[in-house]
Amino acid sequence: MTPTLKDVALRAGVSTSAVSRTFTDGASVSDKMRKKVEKAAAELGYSPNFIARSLTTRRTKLIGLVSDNFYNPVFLEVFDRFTRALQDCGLRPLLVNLSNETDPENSVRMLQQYSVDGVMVVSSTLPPEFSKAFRDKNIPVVNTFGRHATSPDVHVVGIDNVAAGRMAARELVSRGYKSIAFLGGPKRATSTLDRLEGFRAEMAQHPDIAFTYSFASAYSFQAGRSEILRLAENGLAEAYFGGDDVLSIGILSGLQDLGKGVPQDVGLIGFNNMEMAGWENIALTTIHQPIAQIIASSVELMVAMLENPDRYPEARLFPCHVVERKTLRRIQSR
Amino acid sequence: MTPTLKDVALRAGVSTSAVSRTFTDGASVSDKMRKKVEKAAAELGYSPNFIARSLTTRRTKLIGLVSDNFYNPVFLEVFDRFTRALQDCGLRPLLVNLSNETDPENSVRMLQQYSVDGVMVVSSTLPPEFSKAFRDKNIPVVNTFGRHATSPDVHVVGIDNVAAGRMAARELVSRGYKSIAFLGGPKRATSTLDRLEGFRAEMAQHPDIAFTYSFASAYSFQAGRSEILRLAENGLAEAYFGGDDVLSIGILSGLQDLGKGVPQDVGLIGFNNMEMAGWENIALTTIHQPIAQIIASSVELMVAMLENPDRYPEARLFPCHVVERKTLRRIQSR
DNA sequence: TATAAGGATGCAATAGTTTGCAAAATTTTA
DNA sequence: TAAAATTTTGCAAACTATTGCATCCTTATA
Repeated sequence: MTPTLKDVALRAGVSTSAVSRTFTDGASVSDKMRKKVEKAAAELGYSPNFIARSLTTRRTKLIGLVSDNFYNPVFLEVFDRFTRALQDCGLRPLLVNLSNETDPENSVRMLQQYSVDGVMVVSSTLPPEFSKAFRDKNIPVVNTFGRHATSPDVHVVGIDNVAAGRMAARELVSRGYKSIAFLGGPKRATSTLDRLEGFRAEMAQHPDIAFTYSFASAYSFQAGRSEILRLAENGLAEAYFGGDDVLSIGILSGLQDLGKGVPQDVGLIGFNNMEMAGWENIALTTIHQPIAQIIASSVELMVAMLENPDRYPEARLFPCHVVERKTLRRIQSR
Repeated sequence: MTPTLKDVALRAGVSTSAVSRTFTDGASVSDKMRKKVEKAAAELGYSPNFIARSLTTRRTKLIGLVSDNFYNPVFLEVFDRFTRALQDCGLRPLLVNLSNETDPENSVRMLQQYSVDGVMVVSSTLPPEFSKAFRDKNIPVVNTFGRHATSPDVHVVGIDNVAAGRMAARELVSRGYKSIAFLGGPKRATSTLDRLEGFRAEMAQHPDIAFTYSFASAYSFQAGRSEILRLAENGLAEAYFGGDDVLSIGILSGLQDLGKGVPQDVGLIGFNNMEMAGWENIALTTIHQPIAQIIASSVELMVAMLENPDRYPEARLFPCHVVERKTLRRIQSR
């Protein structure tokens, strides 16, 4: 059906090696030969089969892109950027949806069966062991948005969630709020835990300010909304740090229902700076996570690892910054 | 490194054929042999290499998942459902981001090089020729959310956009609005065009009602917002049909800025029923597109086509329905 | 012009699997 | 128990490419 190397060789009247060589760059072929082969190839509409090629080169240029989160709006940007960046390097993303499965074994086996060149684990909730399972099978892996450990087993690129938590607390404190709360994402998520740690550490510096915390059941609108409604029963804090932007928009909606004005009555700062946060009818003050850089860096790191698989594991952490909109105000000191 | 068929055969003291056969179901192997082989395989941690297998079986179980839209929130659900459905059938999605490139040639070549078993073109904006390019190369293709033609060249599954446009118009008319406008997505999108056609056809039945239309530059918040602000300069209609939900939320935001209450001053109906439309602080009345069924059906169709590639092209269209929330009211007839 | 050096080419082995065919082993039938 | 029928097994040839090695052809050097 589709023409093969042999067909081209036959038509051009040359050996298959010659054809192969004109399609692998860096190989030694004369101009005359190249012309002849290219002509025949064009006539037949031939292009080399990557799958067959991979058998001998041991490179499929397939990269497993595995994630357990398909419902958070940031992932639109994440998938868009990842696919483009990989494509630009001649790599192809094989998408894996973990859905509920958190046992790495199946994913590892499956990706091994497809001989992927590497795997990008894209998740801020999966435990580090997940990524490690790939490394243990000698599959290059980078954990994007992963947890930064002091001595990492695998490459991690993302942000310092502890620092981010501290940044949020500092922002609220500097505004003059006297009662501040952390309303995080799910308790199991490593990102939640780390941000709480930083947040708490900063609050410890300010014993005069009331500090409480709680967790929503997911990084979702409804989870944020119902959690704030629940909290309201025992009185609200002056300002909240929401686990992420969707969660925070849920909080916003709950506060609205409670007749609380934002920022007049309650302050709110989100996380991620996803597109919706900038919508004029939301205008959420939030902390920006530099997704573009994180992904560019992840892919760059992957490419480097394909060159040298034994590269020493490193953590690449990018700084966040707060982007001010309209959900926080400055409290006058009495 | 990773064990191969040969390694297992050696360790089990049998031929490679025997090993191959115990890993392909339906093949003839005695129990004794199977036991022996499975033992050896388990000890070595062997599992068959799909890539090598595909060379002889001519089946990679790879499915190209190609889209030109990574920034619309519906696509979160779309990607989630697609990947899961494909995985459940033992198929693997190879993600292709068209970004700006609309020439099918490159995509066709690339997917051919990876010997994909089929491709799903997921887009409501790409012209039918795009999908056709795959069919012309004998690659099974289904165009999800594609344009329904009376005599389709390729399988299409989605909705009848003309009918959906009519449905929107009918809803607004039945509410008693006397001046109605269509504020669609980009003019090039086939979905926009078809919905306009239906909308206009319905409005033609009601010459007493004022009807206007215009297009936003994209299916996005800002596009909707700026378009409604522009339109306001020459006076607004009583009710709008927004190209999709994000676009409509942009319209909502614009109207808010203009000091117009929704639904008191202006009515609005969106399209898609994406998650955000249901958020309490948005509460957008909209038309639901049955994404779950569309995707399940697309994958089912793909699987059927892998069995029988010469299947006659069909269009599978699912009915939409309006879901009422809070952006439309009933006008009292004087 | 003869020789050395280097580039271009083809042969054949290889990558990891499946599969048609024939031989061997087992089971069924008489 | 022997012959026939059936199942199981292994050999070897695919599938589509790459690549080390040896050979052949050019071009450069003296």
